[in-house]
Amino acid sequence: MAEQKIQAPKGVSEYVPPRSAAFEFVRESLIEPARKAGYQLIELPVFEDTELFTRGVGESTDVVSKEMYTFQDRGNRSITLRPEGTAGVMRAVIEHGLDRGQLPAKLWYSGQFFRAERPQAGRYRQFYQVGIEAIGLDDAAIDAEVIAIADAGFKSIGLTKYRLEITSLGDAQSRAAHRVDLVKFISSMSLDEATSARAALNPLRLFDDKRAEIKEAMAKAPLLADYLNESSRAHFEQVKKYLDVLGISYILNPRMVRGLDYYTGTTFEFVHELLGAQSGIGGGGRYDGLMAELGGQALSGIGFGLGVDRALLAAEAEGVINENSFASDLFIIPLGEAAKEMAMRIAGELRAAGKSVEIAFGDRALKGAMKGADKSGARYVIVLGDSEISSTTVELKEMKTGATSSVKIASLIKAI
RNA sequence: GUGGACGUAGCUCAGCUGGUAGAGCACCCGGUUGUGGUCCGGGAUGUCGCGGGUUCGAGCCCCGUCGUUCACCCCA
Repeated sequence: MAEQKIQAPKGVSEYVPPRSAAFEFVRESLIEPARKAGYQLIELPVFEDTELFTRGVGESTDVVSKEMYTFQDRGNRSITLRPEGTAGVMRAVIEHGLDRGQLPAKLWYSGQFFRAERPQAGRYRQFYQVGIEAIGLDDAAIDAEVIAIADAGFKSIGLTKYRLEITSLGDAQSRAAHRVDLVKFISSMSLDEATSARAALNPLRLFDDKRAEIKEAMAKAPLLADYLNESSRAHFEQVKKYLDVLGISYILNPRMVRGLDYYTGTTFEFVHELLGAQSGIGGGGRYDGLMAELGGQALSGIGFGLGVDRALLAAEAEGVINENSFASDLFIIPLGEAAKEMAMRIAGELRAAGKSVEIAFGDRALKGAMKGADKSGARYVIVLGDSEISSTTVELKEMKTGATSSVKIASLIKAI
């Protein structure tokens, strides 16, 4: 009697062949622009001291207050599965003194993150993000470069149907001034209990409400953009200028709301048009107070997190993923024991030379093995049997055209 | 956390007013000795998500549960 099947935990995203190849392509595409810009890998634990997030991300945020996977470990420490990447990076930067060298410290990461939300299209309890952080300098050019790197990643996947929204949340001073007026404005609205509770937590949230009547009411609400002090405003103007220079189009969204408390100044979001309710494929911004809050120097930083799962969904929605680009160069079909040994030797040599090579295992009949070669999508196929071994020559067949040519085994490397 | 829809072979799904399961694709074998994608023939495959209830009898009805999905909320 078979045991009960064990299923994956609720809401996790898993990638198995053939889709895993597309996932890998998307993830690598998102990372590559960061590498090219001199960002270096930082590999961090997926669990951290809970306090890192309550202090770093902010206790009032939904992410911290109701979406964290938190548990006691065997030493009674409170541990949390990371719900986002920036806080952990800052912790490691401080802990390893990366802020003591040349600034900015430029780092990239990639991995799983965890949020205990109700799953939905594009929203998972374990999901993948690629992110970068540039820490230690307040130069507006860095803001623009960070945005450009994210944009380059999406472009290299082949995405076109997305938009970049930007705004500035200003510095603490600007925000405080705006908040006073916004709270005053909101108090004049009549709101249901849940909504006013949300507004009490973070009044900016109401800018994001999807209900028509709230949208209408909020149309006249004071905008943070109008409260920026001179230095915040000047910084943001510079950022926009650099984006123009880079030819990156954006739209200003002074009503943008971000869910993490640490954002200040330049803030941005990439939104895809073909996705459902979860349409944000990436976002980020500057954070002035985070490092000091975590016990480090008072340095500013800026970074982003890009959703690999959602970028893949977006790529599939746009139909820009080409499955065949993940196939092997050569497929070898050995007939007989001697041929099998030779096939493995040849495969080893070609692989060492950078080619991707597969072998038909299991002593399949030729017809079945050819089918396997066809399914694999391999560009070329060769059949290895006694006559090929004695003549040291094989018929190299190009699967797509069916054309064959005689090639010395020793010259295969040049032929494929 | 709230609300709606769904859960039948590996995949996509059909299954009439309840009478003990089917299609297409995929997979395996073959269509005379060593070359795939088309065509033809044959074959394997399911505790109908799980548990309980109603019934002479349930894939079809009821309850629960797990999961998926869509929206809210939130965000990547």
